[in-house]
Amino acid sequence: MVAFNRKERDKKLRRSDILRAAEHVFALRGYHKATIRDIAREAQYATGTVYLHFKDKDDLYFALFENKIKMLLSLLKERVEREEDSRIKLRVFLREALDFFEKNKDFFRIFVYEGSQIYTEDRIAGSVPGRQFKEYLIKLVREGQERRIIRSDLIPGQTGDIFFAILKTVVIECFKLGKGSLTDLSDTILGYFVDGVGRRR
Amino acid sequence: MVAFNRKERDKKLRRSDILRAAEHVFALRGYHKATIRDIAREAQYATGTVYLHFKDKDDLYFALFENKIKMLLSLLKERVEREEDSRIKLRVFLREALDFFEKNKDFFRIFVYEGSQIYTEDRIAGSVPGRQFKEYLIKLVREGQERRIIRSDLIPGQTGDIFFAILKTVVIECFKLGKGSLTDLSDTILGYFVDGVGRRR
DNA sequence: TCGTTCTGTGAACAACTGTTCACAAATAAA
DNA sequence: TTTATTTGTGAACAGTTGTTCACAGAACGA
Repeated sequence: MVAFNRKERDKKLRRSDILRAAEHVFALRGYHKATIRDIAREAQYATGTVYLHFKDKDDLYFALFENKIKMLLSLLKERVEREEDSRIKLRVFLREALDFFEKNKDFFRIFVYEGSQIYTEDRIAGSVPGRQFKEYLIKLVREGQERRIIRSDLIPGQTGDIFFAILKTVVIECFKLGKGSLTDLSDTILGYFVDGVGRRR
Repeated sequence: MVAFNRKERDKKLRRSDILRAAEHVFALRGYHKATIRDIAREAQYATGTVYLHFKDKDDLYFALFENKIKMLLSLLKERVEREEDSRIKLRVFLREALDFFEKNKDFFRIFVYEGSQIYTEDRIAGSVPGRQFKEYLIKLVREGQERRIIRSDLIPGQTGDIFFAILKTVVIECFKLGKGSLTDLSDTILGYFVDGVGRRR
């Protein structure tokens, strides 16, 4: 195949072409079964071209991760910080995150199914956006505690993890059932997180 | 190396030798990076021997999974069914599960870090023990609802998933921090699950 | 003890895939 | 138009690893 005119697509665009293709292929096959060949073909480039834009397979993978987490985080911060009430902050966080995952199903698959793989784990959690994400969760929990929304005997890190775990669990289930919109799940999640499953006393 | 006398170890024992070794190596390196050679060496057999007991790498991997889940499930059922009170059933479930994970750290690593991998997921969830495990969770939730411990507006499948997600999250965190005993975490988990993070009203 | 059967061995095979690189095409400069 | 530079190409390379199989040793029955 011959490289046709792509002058209108500058370097950044080509890079994001490949990232988009990678997102799709990684989501479909998983990290190990996804081949550079697959990704290149999906992006309509030759195999070698990928290596003009990314150092190696790992570099591509983690670039994808960091990119998306950075996007999600900045989006969340922007929307959530508009609110004052802690309870509403949590709800807005959920709404925006759900919306983001709905628009980025492929990434969500990668994030959930692969994001906790042994060798991946530390690199993701240890990356700058990964840490920032976790820090932000902790900050929200702390705020909730100060404003008397969240019990003050809870460890913020743990509580943040559980918040996100519930979010992930509900989204996974929803995707499995093939249900459409995630948007209206925020109250369900808040219910589990804030009120628990017990009956009111 | 020459095969020395192993007449005292019958076929089942040899099979479980390999399973034990596999558990360790899979936990250490993850499914893809674990090689049959590694596993055979760990079990003190030659490479080919593994294939006398398991069809292929996948077969070995899923045999390991099913084995352990079956063990955990029968253990849980035995202990939990002794109790009458739904609240106590949940606590006993947690205690036993935590104890099991503490004694089977390697398996827990595989279960959590690799168990949700794309190609693994369906096969685990779809396996007989996998389905039975999920069914049992659902049964517990339903019972909790009948006994007025758990809100009746919640979907049992979803609620069961969240119960287990919270359990996993707390155990992961505990392992990361390198803390010792998991046993006393059951109340923490019950707190998150039953009462939620909100303040009492 | 001898022969038959079962089991373990590990070198060899085959397939796969990340990565490179000599070459070609496209673009920009002259 | 001609030359230089940048970018894309995909066949070839190299390393890895799941799997097989011809052989050898152990176990067992007679």
